[in-house]
Amino acid sequence: MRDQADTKDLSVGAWTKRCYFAGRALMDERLRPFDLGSTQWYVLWYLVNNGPSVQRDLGRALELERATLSGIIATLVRKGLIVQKSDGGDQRQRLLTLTAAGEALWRRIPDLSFIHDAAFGGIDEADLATTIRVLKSATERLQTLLRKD
Amino acid sequence: MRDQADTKDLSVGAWTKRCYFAGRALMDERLRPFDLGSTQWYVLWYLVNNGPSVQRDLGRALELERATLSGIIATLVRKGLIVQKSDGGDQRQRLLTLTAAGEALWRRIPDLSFIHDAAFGGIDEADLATTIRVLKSATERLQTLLRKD
DNA sequence: TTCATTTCGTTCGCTACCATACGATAGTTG
DNA sequence: CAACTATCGTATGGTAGCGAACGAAATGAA
Repeated sequence: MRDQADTKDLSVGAWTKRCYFAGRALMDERLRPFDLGSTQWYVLWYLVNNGPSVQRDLGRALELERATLSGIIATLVRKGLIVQKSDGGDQRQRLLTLTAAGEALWRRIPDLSFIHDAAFGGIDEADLATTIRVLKSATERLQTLLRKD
Repeated sequence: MRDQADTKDLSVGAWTKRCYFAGRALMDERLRPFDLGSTQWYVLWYLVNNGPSVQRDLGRALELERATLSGIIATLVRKGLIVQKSDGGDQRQRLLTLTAAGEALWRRIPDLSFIHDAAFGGIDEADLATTIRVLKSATERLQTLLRKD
């Protein structure tokens, strides 16, 4: 909403979009040499920090739909970075595990926490707290609206 | 990043994502009976408020890449809601105009401004201002990083 | 005028995301 | 036990979004 559209009345919604996509784009930029997308990176990140996991937990943690996650996992499997094997337990679910190639790739990937620092690091603590509070309540209101309407 | 991932240290980035997707999902929910996506709605909204426009202006206003907008416009043309015709001026650009069907559809669509109101309406003005300021500076820092790195 | 550069839109190939429907397995209740 | 229900993952088909490459048209410089 730039140009002839009024820049002045950009809503918070517009800024959330900008902020989200800017962050994603920055991650994608950094990950491109490794042929990895930002969401793929999050999956690896989760497996590195939580060990072998089932798709259900991964989906809940990253807040992705089952169908979405299925596609992403298929991509990672195709790349040989993770494997799905069913352990002895629930036969519906498959355990996701990093392959040696996946672990090797992870070691080569730079730390992406600088993205968060770059975006919010130099901002006053009180401002940050306010922002989180506002976004949190906004999100919760929207999600309430979504659920029971 | 819920569940066994620590909920407590959810970053602003995580809330931005949630907030953005919650808003989009809510719009999509409302627009589904009309077989319209939220971004498609924004295109119609722009044309209603700005009259026949060229793709360039639309893209800048909605902050969409040319390639992205091309696809969206193709969809809307296929649905018969808008048409592309080249006026006498610059032969590279096409003028986008609502069809009668497009205008008729627009009249049937409910006002979606309530989404913004529901999300941010009841929040203290000072908080809102702070939030916008923080998100704005965060975005600008990220985009600066993206451009020259 | 000619040539180089820029701009506008399209096309292609890809990831991400969701809704829907489906099959298979688990759990529950009669 | 059988039948119902819930859950997990997959497959399909659609929109959204971007990068890269392209042709066409406009613009600027030699």
